[in-house]
Amino acid sequence: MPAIKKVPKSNTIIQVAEATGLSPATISRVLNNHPYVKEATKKKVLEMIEKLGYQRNNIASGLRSNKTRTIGLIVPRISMFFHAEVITTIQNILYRHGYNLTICQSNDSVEMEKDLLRTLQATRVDAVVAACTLHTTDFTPYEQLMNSGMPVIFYDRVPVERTSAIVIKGDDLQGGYLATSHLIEIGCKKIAHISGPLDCNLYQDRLKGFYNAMKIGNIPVRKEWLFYQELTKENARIALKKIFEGTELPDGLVADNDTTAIAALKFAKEMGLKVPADLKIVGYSNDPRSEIISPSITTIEQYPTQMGEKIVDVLMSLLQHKNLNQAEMTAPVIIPVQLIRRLST
Amino acid sequence: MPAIKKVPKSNTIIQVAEATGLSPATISRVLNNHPYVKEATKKKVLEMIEKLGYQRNNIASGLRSNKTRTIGLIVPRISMFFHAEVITTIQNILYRHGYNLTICQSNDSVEMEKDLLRTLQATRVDAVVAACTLHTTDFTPYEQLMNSGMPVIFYDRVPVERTSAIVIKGDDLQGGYLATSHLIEIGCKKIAHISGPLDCNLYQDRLKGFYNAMKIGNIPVRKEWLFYQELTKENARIALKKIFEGTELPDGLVADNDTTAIAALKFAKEMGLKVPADLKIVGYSNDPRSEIISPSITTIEQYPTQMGEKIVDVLMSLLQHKNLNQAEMTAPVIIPVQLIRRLST
DNA sequence: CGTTTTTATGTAATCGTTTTCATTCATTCG
DNA sequence: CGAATGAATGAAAACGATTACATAAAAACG
Repeated sequence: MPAIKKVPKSNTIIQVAEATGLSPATISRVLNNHPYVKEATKKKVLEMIEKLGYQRNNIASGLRSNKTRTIGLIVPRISMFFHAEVITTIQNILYRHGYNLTICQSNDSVEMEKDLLRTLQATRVDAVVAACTLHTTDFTPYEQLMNSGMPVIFYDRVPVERTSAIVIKGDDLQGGYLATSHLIEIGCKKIAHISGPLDCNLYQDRLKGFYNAMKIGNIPVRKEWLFYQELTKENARIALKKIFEGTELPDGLVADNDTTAIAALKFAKEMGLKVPADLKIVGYSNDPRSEIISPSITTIEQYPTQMGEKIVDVLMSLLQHKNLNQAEMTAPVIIPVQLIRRLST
Repeated sequence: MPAIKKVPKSNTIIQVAEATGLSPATISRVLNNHPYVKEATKKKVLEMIEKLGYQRNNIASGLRSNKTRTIGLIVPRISMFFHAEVITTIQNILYRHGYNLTICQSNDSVEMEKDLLRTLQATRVDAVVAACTLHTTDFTPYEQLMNSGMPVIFYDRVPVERTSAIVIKGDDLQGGYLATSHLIEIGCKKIAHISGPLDCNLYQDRLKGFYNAMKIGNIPVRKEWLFYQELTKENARIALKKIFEGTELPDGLVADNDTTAIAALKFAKEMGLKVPADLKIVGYSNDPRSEIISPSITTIEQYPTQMGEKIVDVLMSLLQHKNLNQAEMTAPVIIPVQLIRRLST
């Protein structure tokens, strides 16, 4: 025997209106805290809402008011520690402001990123926050979105040379500098550097910082110890192998993320080198793993929480007075970084 | 001088209709791949859409069709490795099916969880996927949602004794058993166990598995070596301290997550114990950190990817034939687990 | 007290789709 | 060939809120 289909006709503002003997408009006003509604009616309405278990339909509301109170977020992958932290912060603060977050992962695919932007536009989110893919060089999809009036905030991985975009990023220049000059200070003379692909602002800046430090320290940069690659464990091993094939070995390594630093540490151990005695290693991001491995790895802290807070800050002021032209906020916000010294150096 | 406000009137189906000399209905049909539309018109419409840069308004569409093609996900925190993996899998597969995902974090707060459920209902997501908080014992918020007709799938942390809910979970009973019996097999006689709070099905089951193994191995369970607590680093240290205050020390430890196992490993080292010689440790979840620490930690793999795939599987079949009563899918889906042996045992 | 202002509510248009129903045109068939 | 079927489109009514405008009631004011 088929179960009786309970069709719980989702109730609407109109049901509430009828039940209270008021008009839908008044109900809506109560829902939106409109000032012109008598305290008594407000109470009556709220009670009835409670009683009927009425739940506002955000879709209908969004259609009419053109506000979804939802922010779209694009991120390469949520499993990266740094991004996970940023997201968590953003979400928790947005929640307090009554906003929702739709989190999308691009998997570092430019194609998918483009697609996600389309979807977010179709979904009419109130704004988009994005950390680009490693390979995003063509920003026209973002520009189209912005031209259609959508506020867009870039963070961490941001467009290079796009002055009109709102940008919140870490101080990668300083980060690269700190990591390198730290190695120099503690006596390294032969420093290798595994960088990410130079399409991405992060690695451009960190590399610049590296060069700055090397110059100041008066240490020559050896091209054969310089790598530009996606910073995976596997790629790290390949680079390390190449380095170890040479006649001379470096005494310091700047790795542009902790995954690479960890892989390097392992590899060095396998080759019978002592870290830090024979080789000193600096990573980047302060991934939890970098603290746990032994020896623990010196790395650059990026303060993701602070970045998340700043993002919501800017976001909210953007949403409050939309009249304020997006292009006016032209100076990128830079979040400071810090070197965390551990046992690998 | 204020910049000229470009008001890019977001174009609609009606603009496309006018531009092509067709009716809005036909445009809509093209958009939805309705069979009754001539190939030629379809082409014409698609070209015009391209030309105008028209982008469907999902809000309006959702209001009329009562389908948002968005799934709501509630998760304690996305930074937990296991959940991050599950989410990533779900999102990538859903994307292929043309669905969006709204990810919400409860921060393990029952209050927030309740709130999020309300919001997801208001947002009219097509379904909800949830891993409960550690302390969710009252499921009425979920039940209300389900009664309103919303499909709900629980995973990992699921309601206990709620036969009518759709449940997808790991084999925690087996996991607890495997961890414990492994210690017994390799010679442990005195086994401690740091469990999570028993409100949560996960720890109930793992504990049961623990007891089963102890019984079969004919090893007495010592209450003073049994802890039920939120599985943080700090709590782990407190428990360990208590254990080490005793006259006798265990030779094996079953930790219900890797964070606890890692903390225990550190603590043991500090106390001058050798792992695994003096103390053997098993963790749970196969967190990346467990492989990296030395000695690497034996742990239980939960196959989050597989779980994610299964979740979408069930979800899709649920959304396809909604007539199929949710209550009919009564048997929980159990994802197998596996012991990963490493150097800590 | 009549007039103006402010507060409180109602009426009805509106947001941009989808979808039912009707209509037209072409095709098939007895 | 007329009727019946089916394919292709259009007209218009939804969906459930918000909000501009209108109106009524209450308060303020000279």
